[in-house]
Amino acid sequence: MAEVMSARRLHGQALPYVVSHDPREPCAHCEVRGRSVCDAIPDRDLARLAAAAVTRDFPRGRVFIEEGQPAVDFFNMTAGTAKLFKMMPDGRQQIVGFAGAGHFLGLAVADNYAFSAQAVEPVRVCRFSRVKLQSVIHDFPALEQRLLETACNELVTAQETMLLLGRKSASERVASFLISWARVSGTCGHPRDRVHLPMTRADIADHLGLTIETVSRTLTRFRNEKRIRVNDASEITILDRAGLEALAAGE
Amino acid sequence: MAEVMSARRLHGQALPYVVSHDPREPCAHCEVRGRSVCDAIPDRDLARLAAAAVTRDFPRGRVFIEEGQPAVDFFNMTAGTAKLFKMMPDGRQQIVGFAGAGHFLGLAVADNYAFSAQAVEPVRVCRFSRVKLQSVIHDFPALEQRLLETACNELVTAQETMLLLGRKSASERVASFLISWARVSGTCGHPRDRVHLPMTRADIADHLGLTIETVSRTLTRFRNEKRIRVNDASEITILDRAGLEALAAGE
DNA sequence: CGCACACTTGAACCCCCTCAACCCAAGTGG
DNA sequence: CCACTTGGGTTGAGGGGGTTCAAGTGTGCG
Repeated sequence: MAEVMSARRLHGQALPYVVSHDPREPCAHCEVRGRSVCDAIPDRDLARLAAAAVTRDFPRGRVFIEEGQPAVDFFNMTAGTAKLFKMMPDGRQQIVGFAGAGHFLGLAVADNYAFSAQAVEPVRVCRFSRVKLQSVIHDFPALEQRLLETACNELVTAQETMLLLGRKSASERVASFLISWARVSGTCGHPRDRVHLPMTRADIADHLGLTIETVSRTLTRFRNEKRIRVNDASEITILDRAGLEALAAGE
Repeated sequence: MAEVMSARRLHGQALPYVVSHDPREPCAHCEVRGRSVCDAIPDRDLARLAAAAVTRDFPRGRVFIEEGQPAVDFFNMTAGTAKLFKMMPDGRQQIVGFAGAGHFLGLAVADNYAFSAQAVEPVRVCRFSRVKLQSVIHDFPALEQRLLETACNELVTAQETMLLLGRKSASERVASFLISWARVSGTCGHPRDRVHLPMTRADIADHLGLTIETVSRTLTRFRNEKRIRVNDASEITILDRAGLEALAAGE
């Protein structure tokens, strides 16, 4: 049933992946279902899930969740990368995380979003209305369990980020980021040595509690120390994984 | 059924609160049930919950959860205050949060604890074996829902802490901490102006990503600016709440 | 009393930030 | 085609907020 879809163009960039053309069974052929909370729903009930979902594409730069706004929708990322961030009145920004395909957004169960989300490369999401999804959750306790699991994993990540922001030096932060991003962006969680960085230096800085200049200088130092190779601004190769991991751990 | 228990002494400090003397119904008379996840269990099924729980007391300084150890137990705090922290090989420490009565510990669903917990004042907990509690969860979806809610709230707190650690100045951090601690430690969530600080300056520093000296200097400056009164080392009074709140928000 | 421990205060230092210049690639428009 | 702009990145020089190191001040407790 699934067919190869011609790459849909968004701001000159492609979203090259396979999707179903059958509007009756979008979830059944979803590429990221296996990595997302949706795999808690049994095959025969997928229509129920699909009925609550709408696909949406966002170009690079689009803010699709705004901190403080009423949380009327949940999102499941199916392609691309988004930054999740909080902002202070004077413009200071903290990126609390990057979200890739399979990531569930909107876990904050409160009435308003706790953070904003902006596409750093073209993003595709499944959008669920909150009330509809809650009725699905009600009927499938396994989904709730999966959400709890997800929330706990995010908590662990958040705690590691707090350690990074509170106690690590600039080079330890950048090393931690490279290792961790190589892991999460690698296929199926397997870390790769060639690492694509879709976000800008400013985004990395806003995630690590540093400035653009410090991130740039640190990457340059890593390059001089032969720990990494900088292929171009948005791709690096990890040459000394063990060294970076030790630095990241603070040993 | 409940009687006033003579204050039990732990390392010279009291745990002054009412508990049940009826060993058959500990949960039914639990003081903190209303503020904890346990209120998701209906009255008639409390015996089921009680059967999975054991009460434990820990003196000041006792580490009762160790990061990295197998997560065999969950804990529900019923009295006292604990610090939750991660440590680096060289001893650098980040306190990811403080837990008070009603706080559920062990949410990280992974096989090992993601952080350590240490009593900063005498602590009483309900300890649940993981397998027993999971069977209770299985039978009461409402409990799972409550845990998800809790996890989401902690996630929101964690994101605010990341903003603090990544982007706020020392005085903004201390102001944020005072305001936030006044809120969570106040009865029923109502902030009080007289704030008891059971943790040491070192703990505050390790929570805010600062040093003892900076915390001390900042409190002294707040005192000179008439924003707070320092009653003694472990109690301050907030004199200029609006000013501190504005500073905490970064305005 | 005297020791231990937590906290405070002072002075010097340093890591990272700030400010500024510059590079480079990709538009864009005449 | 070149001139110009724009956005992201790099590099350098100087300054500052917080740390480090050190000394001193309570304060509880044996």
